[in-house]
Amino acid sequence: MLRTHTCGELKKEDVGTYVTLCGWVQSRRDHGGLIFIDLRDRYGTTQVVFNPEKQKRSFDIADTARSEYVAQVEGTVLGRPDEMVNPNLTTGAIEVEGQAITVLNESQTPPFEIESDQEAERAINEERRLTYRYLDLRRPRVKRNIVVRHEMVRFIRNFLSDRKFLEVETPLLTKSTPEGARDYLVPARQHPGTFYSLPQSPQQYKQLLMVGGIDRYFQIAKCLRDEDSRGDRQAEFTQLDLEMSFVERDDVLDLVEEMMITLIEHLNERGYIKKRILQKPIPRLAYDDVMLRYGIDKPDLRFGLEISDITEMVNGCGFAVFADAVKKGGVVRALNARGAGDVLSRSHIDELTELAKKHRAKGLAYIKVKDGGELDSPIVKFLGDELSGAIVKKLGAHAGDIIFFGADHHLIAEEALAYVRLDLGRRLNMIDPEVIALSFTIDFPLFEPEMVDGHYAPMHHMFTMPRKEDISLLDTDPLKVKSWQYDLVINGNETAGGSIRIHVPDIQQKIFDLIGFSEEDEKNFAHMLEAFRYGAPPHGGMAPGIDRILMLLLDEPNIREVMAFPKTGDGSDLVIGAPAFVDPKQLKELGIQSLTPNP
RNA sequence: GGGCCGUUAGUUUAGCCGGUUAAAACAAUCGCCUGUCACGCGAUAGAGCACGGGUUCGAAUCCCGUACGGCCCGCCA
Repeated sequence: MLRTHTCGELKKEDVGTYVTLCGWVQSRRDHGGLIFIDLRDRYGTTQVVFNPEKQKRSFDIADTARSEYVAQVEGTVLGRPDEMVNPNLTTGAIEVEGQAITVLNESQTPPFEIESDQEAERAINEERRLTYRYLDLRRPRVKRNIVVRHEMVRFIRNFLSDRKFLEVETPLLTKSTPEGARDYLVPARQHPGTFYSLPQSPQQYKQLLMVGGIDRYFQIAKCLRDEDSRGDRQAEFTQLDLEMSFVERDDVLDLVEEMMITLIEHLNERGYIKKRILQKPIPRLAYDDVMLRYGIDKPDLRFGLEISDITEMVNGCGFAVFADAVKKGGVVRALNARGAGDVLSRSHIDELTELAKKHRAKGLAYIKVKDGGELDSPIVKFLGDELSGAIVKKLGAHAGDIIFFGADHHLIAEEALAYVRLDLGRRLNMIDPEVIALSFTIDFPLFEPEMVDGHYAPMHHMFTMPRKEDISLLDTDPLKVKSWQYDLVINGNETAGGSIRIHVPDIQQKIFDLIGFSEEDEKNFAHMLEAFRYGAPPHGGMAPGIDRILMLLLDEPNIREVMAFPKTGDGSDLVIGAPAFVDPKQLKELGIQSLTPNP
């Protein structure tokens, strides 16, 4: 071992001990006759002092050290006088007298400062950070995130192992399947013309594990989807994939609930995060209910601003926009932005209107309640005083409030008001950054409300089990069929999805038919139907997104911050320069015609 | 595939309704300093403004295109 201690562990009790430390030179403060070096490693920073009167040779070497040099230092731990204690350092009560120093490696001047107090205010250009990610990893922010990530994964492994789960690895080289995201393809050298695909999730394998009797399975699984990235989405990401046999929905939810709550408490106790769980137990909210109250299946419950339905009230009213929407079978919904009157200017309201229009709404009607209860609104004269008053009363609006309306097909009204609500929550400062709001959305419909190419589209995926009592509806009114799908929602983000799966071949076959599978498509899944014919147990599971949950727990603005080596928006790895052209020889072996960079 | 925003010393930024030597802080280099820990003091060097084209007497500043990065729509069962 090149060291006896780390740079983060020496305390007052270690005074007098002769230690050897290794680390990077964080800073060198040269006082002419005295040099201080802050030596940094993963665990912390320790001050080393070099005195020429005691060790001239060490002092001279320390004099040549520069930022990010790798050094090994030997010396005695000295206590610091009270007035010299640095309270900002865990090792601030001591320092090491540098009796010997070896430069293990020199360093060029780094392209950005690794650690400094200015870092808090300075956001280093992200392109540069990603190019030098190995240096970025030395910085406190990314380092912390990597540590917490490990702590989370370790907690999960222990939690599930303690509950009889087996961690099983499933193949990365697998088969492309229709539907879903675009696959990453890998040419199969031994079978020219054919391709493996990288898994979008271990879905099929984990179901086959259930058939195989591995009744509790989990995996920290890399998932790959060849789609454009977003702030909370990378092409390559990690899910906690888990599946259980002989369970019903609430068994899966109970498990995930206990895991999430104890995980958050664990990370809180260790001081890694500071979050207050809003509601325990985690509320399980029906899809229809959240769509009505929040307009979206992943509600942000950190604030209220719930949406009300006033369709019946405005049926046949004098305001044509509302009346027509109802007449066409649409809905009219409203939400009361408490206190918004004092905060939102006319131009803010215009911005909200633009937001609603972006989500397909035709406009955004509103009623502002002024002091004394007077109503300020372009639509009151059409609604009439009586109806306006009734609406204000129903919404519980008082002076200083603004009521916003959505009137359209329910899908449009819901979506538009959902985004207006989210924007208001932020604008009106209704979000406590320390609060974390978890909820399960349950009772999803089996199919999307709008058909795709004349076929039903699964809301979740094609292996989701319909409700038993709705199975007859598969033949008569499939859009009414509810399923055993469920999502975990955190602060308005979908962070896990799962379902009880189909284990009955006949039902699976029926679903294939409804989603418009061709014979060819079905052949691709024949192995699943075949497997189900050999005594598939009832089973279900869930797949929480590790990256996305971490991002929310750590208040990071994007998913890249919680990944060691993330890719840019267009899927490039700036550190190693992937993707890249390959040697034509490699292509030839794969039976692929040579592709030239720029013909 | 589309929309919006950005790109100025090593870094973070200023300058951007055109005007002659592109400014600052931090980092770096050198010198001085025995108690600093955002050390201090002094000095030095460092960019021609992402790239290409255009407008103009004159472009970091205006226009067009390209590249790269970010956010978003599409896409993401």
